[in-house]
Amino acid sequence: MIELSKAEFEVLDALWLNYPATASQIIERLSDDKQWHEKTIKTLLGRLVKKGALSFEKDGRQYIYTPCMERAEYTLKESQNFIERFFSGRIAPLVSGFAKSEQLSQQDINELKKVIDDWEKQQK
Amino acid sequence: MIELSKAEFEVLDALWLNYPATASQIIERLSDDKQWHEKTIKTLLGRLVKKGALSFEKDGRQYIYTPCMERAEYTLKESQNFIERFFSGRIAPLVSGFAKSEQLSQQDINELKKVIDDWEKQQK
DNA sequence: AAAGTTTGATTACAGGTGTAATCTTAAGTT
DNA sequence: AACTTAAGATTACACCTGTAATCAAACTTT
Repeated sequence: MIELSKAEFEVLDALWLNYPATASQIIERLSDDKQWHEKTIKTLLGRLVKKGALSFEKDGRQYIYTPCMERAEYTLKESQNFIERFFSGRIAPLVSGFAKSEQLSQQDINELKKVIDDWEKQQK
Repeated sequence: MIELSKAEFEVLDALWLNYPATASQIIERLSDDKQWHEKTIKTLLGRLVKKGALSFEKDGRQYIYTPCMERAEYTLKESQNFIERFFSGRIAPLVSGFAKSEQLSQQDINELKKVIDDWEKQQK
């Protein structure tokens, strides 16, 4: 699995919002939440390319970046990894931990029920 | 939140198995899964103490270590953090991702149902 | 054409991390 | 008491990360 740092992920996440995109578009998107210097973001883009998380095409002197994977694919792998490390690969203990500490809202419960429902339909 | 590295967490996790414990006991426990040098584990114990994740008492020339927090407490915080970063704080999308990629077993589903059930009872 | 601007490339640098080796010193052994 | 261990403390060192500044080249503007 490609290992991304926190900051690298946030840059990639800004690209996932809408791609392909240029560095300046990504910088623009990040400017709302982050106070990162433009240079910092460029560095992170370079590292993402080096790690194989992004590819780019040249357009004049600009690069037009595209993620090499989908967000869902990446977050799924990260989730598996996380759950493996902290909960021996089982997902229920994670949810259970949230429940016990009153971190679950009725909306969360409804959404979870729907996920279960859909899963069961899928199994026919 | 105390930030622990992967390796640090694994050492702490070995301590959580049964504590208080000495360095050599922890090293013994880790020897099954890891091929870490004894010195490496000692280094990690030192870093854990420095970060405030462990405390110790002296017993002759040995230290007897105790975690400064419970495993459930730590994993809950890590989970919140994880879910915040990747799923904007909502838990269902994580579970949904697993479901869509067929990572959920009937057992997982049953466990999740039980968590939901317990939660609902709790709300009376 | 010269000068300025903008883009990516290269360099910087401190603190964290994995992975130990070496040093000190107190405790155990003879 | 002298000698040997073994435990923790200190030091090492390369790679990763956050966070840019500087450099070089291409494009724009005058």
